[in-house]
Amino acid sequence: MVQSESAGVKSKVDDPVLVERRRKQITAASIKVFSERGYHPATIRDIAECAEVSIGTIYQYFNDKEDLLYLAIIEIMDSYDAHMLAALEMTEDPLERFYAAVRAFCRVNNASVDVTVLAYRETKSLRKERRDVIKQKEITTNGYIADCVRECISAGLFTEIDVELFVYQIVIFSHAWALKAWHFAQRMTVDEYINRGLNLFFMAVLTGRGERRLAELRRDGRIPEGPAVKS
Amino acid sequence: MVQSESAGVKSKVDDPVLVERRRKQITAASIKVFSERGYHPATIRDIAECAEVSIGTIYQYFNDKEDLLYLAIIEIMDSYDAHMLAALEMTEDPLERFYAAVRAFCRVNNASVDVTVLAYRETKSLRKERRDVIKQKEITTNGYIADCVRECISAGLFTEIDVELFVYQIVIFSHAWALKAWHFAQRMTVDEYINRGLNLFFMAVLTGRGERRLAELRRDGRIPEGPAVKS
Amino acid sequence: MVQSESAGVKSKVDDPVLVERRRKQITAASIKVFSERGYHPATIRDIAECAEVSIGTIYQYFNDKEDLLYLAIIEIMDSYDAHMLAALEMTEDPLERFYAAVRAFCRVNNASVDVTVLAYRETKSLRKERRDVIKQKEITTNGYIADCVRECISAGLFTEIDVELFVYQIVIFSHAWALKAWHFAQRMTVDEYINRGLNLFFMAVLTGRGERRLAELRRDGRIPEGPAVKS
Amino acid sequence: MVQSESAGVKSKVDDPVLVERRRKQITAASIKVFSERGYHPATIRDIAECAEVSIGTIYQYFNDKEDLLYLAIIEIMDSYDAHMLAALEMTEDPLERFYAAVRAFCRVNNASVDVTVLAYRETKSLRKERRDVIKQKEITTNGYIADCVRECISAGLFTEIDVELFVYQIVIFSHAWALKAWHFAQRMTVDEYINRGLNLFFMAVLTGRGERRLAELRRDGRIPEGPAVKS
DNA sequence: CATGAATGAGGATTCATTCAT
DNA sequence: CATGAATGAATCCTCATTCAT
Repeated sequence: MVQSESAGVKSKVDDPVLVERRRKQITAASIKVFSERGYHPATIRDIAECAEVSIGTIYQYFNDKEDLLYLAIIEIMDSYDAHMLAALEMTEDPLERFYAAVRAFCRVNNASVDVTVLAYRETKSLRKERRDVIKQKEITTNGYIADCVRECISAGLFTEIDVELFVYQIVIFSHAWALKAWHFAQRMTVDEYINRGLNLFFMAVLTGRGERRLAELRRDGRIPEGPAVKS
Repeated sequence: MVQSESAGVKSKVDDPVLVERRRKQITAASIKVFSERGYHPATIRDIAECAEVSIGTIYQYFNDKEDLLYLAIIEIMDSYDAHMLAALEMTEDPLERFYAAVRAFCRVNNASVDVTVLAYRETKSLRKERRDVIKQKEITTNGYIADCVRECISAGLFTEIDVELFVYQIVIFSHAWALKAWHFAQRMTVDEYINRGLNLFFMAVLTGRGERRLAELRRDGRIPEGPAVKS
Repeated sequence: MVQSESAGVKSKVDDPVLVERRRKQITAASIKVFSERGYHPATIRDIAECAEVSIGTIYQYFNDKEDLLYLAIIEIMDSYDAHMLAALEMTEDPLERFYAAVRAFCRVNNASVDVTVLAYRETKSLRKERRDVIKQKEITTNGYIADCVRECISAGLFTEIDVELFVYQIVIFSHAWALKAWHFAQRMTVDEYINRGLNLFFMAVLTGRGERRLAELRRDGRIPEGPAVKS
Repeated sequence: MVQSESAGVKSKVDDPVLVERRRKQITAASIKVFSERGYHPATIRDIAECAEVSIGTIYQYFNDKEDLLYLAIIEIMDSYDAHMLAALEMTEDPLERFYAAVRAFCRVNNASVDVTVLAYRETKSLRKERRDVIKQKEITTNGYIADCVRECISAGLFTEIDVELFVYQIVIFSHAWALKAWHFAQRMTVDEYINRGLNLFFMAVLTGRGERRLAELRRDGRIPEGPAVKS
């Protein structure tokens, strides 16, 4: 009866191509509906309509509502991961890579605030085992930033800071854009947010060499100017 | 028929003393149950049992389930506010007040991680009008930190930084302890977290005078030593 | 414990004067509230508020919600009965008494349409035994009209008609004003309704002598003119 | 999501044949249960059991309990309407048609006294908009009788009476059989009731020609003999 | 494979009634 | 006697899930 599975979610349908296609379609709908209404208030019927499939079809590819949430969050995390990886491939320069990673993360959060908030709010609705999978993904993504930071330290651009905590501060700074969108969005754009925010972090961590490198990158337009300080 | 109300939640019971007492009792149970199980999965029966009252009694003091969540979150926010105010009264020194505010905030988040997360996750489950009340409370509380920061700048201890964003970074740093408790709690204590985290912020914003003042306060044991830098 | 009763409704209170007063007060409220909202949708709380007593007090004088309805309907029937009796006392003339009885009945129905409808709708909500008491009251009241009709026949004013059915037709004609108030009220006044309606009945039952007597009474203004016939 | 509707009641099910069948089945059960227990005391579970479907199924075809009542009353009114139309098709003779209409109406009321009373009692439980639809149906049905009466007048069988009021008296006379069934049913049959009752109306409205026509119809057995007059 | 009708357990909410003060 | 807070059974309605077609 149970014939296929991915990420631990079993499907009643054999054909892997079909499974792939249907799951993508339904997961996209799940993300949309859960983001708009929240996990518990959203109904399977909502998702079926949004995905333009029948309720029965959903149960051919997912076992229960939690599966929908699980694959939705997985999808979100993977997409964020992919965005960061893509951004990091653009350059070899450590400082620029650090900047690119942070910007990619903020921007993807910005592109779909509701979706980011969904992952934040509803991960707790998953059973522990799956919550741990999600956490692991988060750690992996955070690792990209940690790598950048360590590269910057190795290159003598950052002081010998507390990497672990610094990375989390960066991560949370990025999430905050989405979590507090109601506050920020009407005061500035994401890019402004990034520049103003990173400015503070740079002040904290840049070495003299780091400062000079930043100045160069800014002069070349590879990193935007920091904002005029406001009090 | 409706005879009493507070924060816009009407009660069917007259006696304000009783209303106060019952509401406190039931709100405490709401906070507990909602924190543990989440707003939607929690049932009124759960809360009634936790509060050791009947279901009917809950509906004497609250109109519906959303009222329970609303007063629960109000209570949480007010308690956080009170903690910060209390901490700020302990000293006049700007830098020490800044430190005290941040520490109070982190500690209260730490004391009840689930509760903090509840406020984060479920504010969205309130109707817009009430969500706005909560946001206003958040802004008020953040204002205390902003005041501290501005005092520090006036006193020449902090550079002329971007107050608005800096405050949010501090706030989010504090919340992060709760939001990412699964990560941090097994690696360090709150106080360690505070010291290690603030160290970064201090590096970013302290003037020369600020650094000297911090050194004094550390020497006097009024602010703990910063952590040895780890990479 | 149970110390007093009337119409089979027991009271927990001794003092008969007080019982009388409270019952009158609460029954008046019951009639009002039940008329407006219907028996089932109305709540004891509604009635307590309307009567300006506490819920507890109601239960001192009534055993349950059905008691309230029962005494309310009794009160309504008795009031209707009294109105008819009063009207009948005004004259000795058989035809005039017949007219007076019908008019009194229609007018009292008109004065409180909702209340009449209440008795109609909700008598079925009483248990059989009590329903029978109400029916008995109805029969008594109808008896007044039957007496008038028989007087008119004896006096040679009405033909030897089917009294039983004729009386019911008159009764129903009277009730109809209330039951179909939504239709009639915007087309005519009660008095018009009475005149137009009785005209038909008179045509059916008056003897030659009856017609002459009616003409006299109309001339003397003791019975209004019949309406001009409309098609 | 909402895919089908009739009379303003939406269904969650698509297939119109199925909707038709299920609605008929559930409405029949509603009529039965509401008639026996009354609208408010009846529970959805009662109706589900009576209709031999699950509670959930009821909510696939109806939105709430009021929908059940609404369609039940519509069904009743339509059935009465159909019965009258069928009776009217049997003959062309105006007087016979008048008689047939009244008899059909009384008989259908007799066939289901509880149901007639249900429509009377519970129409008020519908929201105004729907109450108006029911009233409109009532007016339509009454129109059939009005037409008969006008035909009789045109044919010189009835005097130039007050049609509007006369029709209502006929209608109410018909309803009265059901409303006062507790009184009449043990004293006579419906057909007796009709004959005795109409006799009075005939006395009121027949012209000389009308009387002769009635005599003919009675002689031919097309209208039963009037009852011997009792006092 | 796809569908969507059927199911019924579960949850929020109401309100008649009681009883301690 | 009067009060009204407390109670919890009872009810409406929802929605995840199943399964026959």
